[in-house]
Formats: sequence, structure tokens, C-alpha cells
Amino acid sequence: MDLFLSTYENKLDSKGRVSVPAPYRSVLERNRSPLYIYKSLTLPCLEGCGPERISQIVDAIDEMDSLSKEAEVLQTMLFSAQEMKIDSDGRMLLPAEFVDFAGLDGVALFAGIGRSFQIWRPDRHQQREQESRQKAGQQGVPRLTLGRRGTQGDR
Amino acid sequence: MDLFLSTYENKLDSKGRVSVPAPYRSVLERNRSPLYIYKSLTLPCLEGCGPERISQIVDAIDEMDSLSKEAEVLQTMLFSAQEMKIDSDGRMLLPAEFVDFAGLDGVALFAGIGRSFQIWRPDRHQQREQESRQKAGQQGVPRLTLGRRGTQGDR
DNA sequence: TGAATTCCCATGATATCCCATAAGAACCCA
DNA sequence: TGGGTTCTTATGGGATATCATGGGAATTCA
Repeated sequence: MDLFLSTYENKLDSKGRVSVPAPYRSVLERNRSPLYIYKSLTLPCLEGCGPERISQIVDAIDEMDSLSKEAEVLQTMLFSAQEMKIDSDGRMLLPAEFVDFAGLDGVALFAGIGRSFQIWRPDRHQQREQESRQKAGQQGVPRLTLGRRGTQGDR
Repeated sequence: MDLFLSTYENKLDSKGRVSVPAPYRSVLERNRSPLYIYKSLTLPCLEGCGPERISQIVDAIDEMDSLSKEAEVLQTMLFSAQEMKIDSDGRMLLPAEFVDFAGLDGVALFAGIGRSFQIWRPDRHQQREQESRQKAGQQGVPRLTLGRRGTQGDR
């Protein structure tokens, strides 16, 4: 199904390298896709994805007034984005700018959320997760109750 | 009918492996579906399902404001989810994180609930069953409205 | 020429594969 | 109907492969 799922904690070594989790790598390799990383617009974390997501953003911008605030915001994403080189051992080099932005300190937590993933400082991520679970416990899970209306083929 | 039903207790060996109950396996194999496991949002157990449920969640998120709390809750499901590899003997390896979350200790109880199943620590499950029956006795059974929604029924 | 990057190899931990065994279920045939 | 036989499952353990990670050497770039 080619989705980014699960979470992984990998070390950021003294040279700034992190292993991209093998399952994520294989999603990318299966599609012969390069990996893009950019700074989240709204959260203190990085986001990673393949090229489709990037072109989605580009298309979205094309369809709006290029001078609007919204377009400007999306453009911000684009110019923070960077295509990552993955070395023969499956690692990428995170530029200091990215490391700082996400507040990383020796460990990078990869959290797969479907078509993209996020990179967090572990303690921040854990806090977020806790909040979500608490909310789900009180208010229930947002509508997944609708059963299957249209099941389109999986895969 | 391709549903997960009944309960099974299987051992968790020293390496963290459990046999997936053969009837569950055959449901998955019939559909050539991989198995996904994730931490329940509301209960102290794991849940297992096929890919349809996962893509349902991914699609649901795409249709919401990705910054809303609801989307965040659904993302929590995704980053706790993992595609399980089932070995040639029908076993999967449960990561320590999953084992801890469900409080498993040597035994895993599989409880089929239709399109998905749960994995419980046996004593907790039993306790829950008792509570449910008690509640049913006092308050009556929640109204079951059978009768199909879509004309289509099951695939 | 110095700093940063890339390449390459070593290593331990962990996951995966493969085979063996035993218990139970299904089956078959008289 | 009974009793033996064969299959399927669950489970244990050893061998093997994969992955994350650390560090040195080579290379690039400014």
C-alpha cells in the first residue's frame, strides 16, 4: 500500500547523519522516488514525503492567486524543502537548519502519517500523542463509525 | 464471509513472536491483504485489520483540515500502526512497544470483532467481558439495527 | 588547503528464515 | 462406529540476513 506508518527513533550522529527507517526507504525505492524534507508550517517538526506531495502543493499554488496570503504560506513550504541524498547505508545528512528547527538533540523520531511522515524531537512527540489519546478517550474517535460506504479497491 | 470472529489464546515466545490464529490468516490470505496492527486509541489493547481500514483513515485525514484536533487523533492511529510481516509458520513479531502497551505477558488473546480484531492480555479481556454482560443485564442490550445500508452489501 | 561531505567497512543487535516436534483436528476406510 | 492415519497448527530453537550505527579514508568544494 506504500504508506509511511509506525514510528522509529534513530540516532543523529556527530556528523549530522540519521538512518532513514528501512520501511520508509523501501516505500521510496519501490516508487523510485527521491525524498523531500521541509519545515512544517505549523508544527515544530520536519516533514518528509515523496515528489507527488510536492507537486500537489505546487499545483495548489498555481490555482490560487499567487499574491494571496495563502499562496505565500505554501510557497514558504516549498522554499524550505530540500531533496535529500540517501547514502549507501540508508542515511541522510540533516542540515543544521533542520536540526535546529525541530530542536533535535541526538535522536530523531520518525512518525509515519500515511502519505508523509514527520520528524520530531521525541519528548515533544510523546506529549502530542498523549494529548491525542486523552482526547480520543473523552470524545471518542472522529467518525470512523460510518462503516464502509464506498469501498474502493485497496492497494 | 471473510470476517474475524471468535477468540484464541496464543503464546508469546521469548523472541516476541505469536502465531496469528489460522482462521484470521486465511481471511487475510484470501484477500491477499497484509495485516496491520495498531494501538487502540481508547482501550488498553491492540487492534488488527486489513488495508481497507488503514486507507479509510488516510483518506479521512485528507478530507479534513489537517491541523484540526480530529485529524491529529487519526494521525495517532497511523503512526502507531505497523504492517506486520507474517513468517512462513504464520507468526508475527510483536515489537516491545506493542507488548508493553497491551500489558502482554506470555499470552496474547485474539478477539475477532468482524472487520477487525483485538489483542488483549487475557485477564483484562475477561474482566471487560464480565462488565459488558453485567451492563447488558442491567441496561438491556443496545439496540441493534440490522438491515443493510447500502444495497451493495459486502463486496 | 581546510572544512564539509561522501564512501566504505566493521560491528552488534535484532529480525527473519528454516527445520523439528508435538498436540489436536479432520479424514478415511473397514 | 471405531480406530488408525494424515494434515494442520502452534511452538521451540538454531542459523542467517538485515539494519542501525560508529569511525576512518577518500573526495569534493570553496
